[in-house]
Amino acid sequence: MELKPISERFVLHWGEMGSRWGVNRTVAQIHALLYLAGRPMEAEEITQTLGVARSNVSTSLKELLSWKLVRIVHLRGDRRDHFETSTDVWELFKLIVEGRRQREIDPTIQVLKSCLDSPDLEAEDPSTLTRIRETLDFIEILTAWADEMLRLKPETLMKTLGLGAKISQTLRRNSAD
Amino acid sequence: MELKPISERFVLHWGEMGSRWGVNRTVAQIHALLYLAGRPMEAEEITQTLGVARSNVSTSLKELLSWKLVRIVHLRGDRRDHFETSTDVWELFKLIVEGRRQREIDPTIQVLKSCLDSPDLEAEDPSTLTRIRETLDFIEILTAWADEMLRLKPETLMKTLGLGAKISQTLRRNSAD
DNA sequence: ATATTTTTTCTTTTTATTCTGAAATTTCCG
DNA sequence: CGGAAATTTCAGAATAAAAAGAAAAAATAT
Repeated sequence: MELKPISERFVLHWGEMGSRWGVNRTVAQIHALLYLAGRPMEAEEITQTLGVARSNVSTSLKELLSWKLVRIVHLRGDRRDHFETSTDVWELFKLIVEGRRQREIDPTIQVLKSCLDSPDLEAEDPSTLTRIRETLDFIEILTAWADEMLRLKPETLMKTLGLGAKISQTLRRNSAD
Repeated sequence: MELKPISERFVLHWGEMGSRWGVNRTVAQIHALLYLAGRPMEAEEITQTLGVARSNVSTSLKELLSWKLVRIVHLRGDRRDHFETSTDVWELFKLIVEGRRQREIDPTIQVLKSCLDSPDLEAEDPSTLTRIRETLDFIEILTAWADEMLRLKPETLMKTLGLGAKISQTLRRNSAD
């Protein structure tokens, strides 16, 4: 597939943004490509379209699969794996937040808890310990917020936050809970 | 200053987390150190404590200053710059979100707008353009949410989100708006 | 079963980032 | 003004991350 100018701009920019947020550029590009394509693509086609190594695509797809951002589908009469992602931005957002939470936030919470549950507690300045506790509290509260928000359907959330007027067709469309 | 075991664990972990979110490790470590210290420190002391090059500290502090996460203070009878950060987690969070918004979200919005305002529009698949538009809508709505949330004082936000019961001393303390 | 296609793994190369150390610059004190 | 202290800049070294390419493995067809 030959990328048209606007699609290319989108995909390349997404790759850049990925880098800035700690996501491998190729991983981000592949996801952007599948998102824009809106249809399953096989690895070789992705390889050609992005102009990267086949092995790189394989590795990156594995990562996207592990984050549940991409799934494998099969097309009739084609033995190759095809890959697709959701075109629902709200669903994608939820998956991304959930993934980062599991991979980064939860481990951080564990570290902070182990800090506050350490035998070396007396050695530390009490105000330091207070700040570590405040940090832990804050992160736990924040993840609780996030849980609440992600559970809501978008339009409920909009209303809750008093943004009713700004609700767009985009988010209004996909809602079932 | 010699880092005590728990502080060291915190600072090193914060550095790791920074890396995963696209923040230079030294930058994150310095911020963590100033946060735990809860007092102004001069660059040389930071250098010694973290065991990195003086120049690295200088560069990293400049970055933290540009993000408004750290400010310079002067101590009586000491001509050197001293650096301190807020110990208010909510305030820090707001500064971090605001910074990333300016540096990454706003430029992305510009790119998406320019995509949708391009002379090459006809060449693209209409469904692709729809998805780009949906992405733009989503990001704009999300930043509007974030603006709303960050404007609230923490306790109001808790109540709004129905998390009243979980509100902690941590966030209850610093509220004036 | 064997050959072919497809996918994955693994090592090497390349690229990008981070960090250092030396030199240059700035600040500010007597 | 000097001149010492403090800070910044910058070129190069070290490190880490990303990507490529070759080889192995797996899957599927004949």
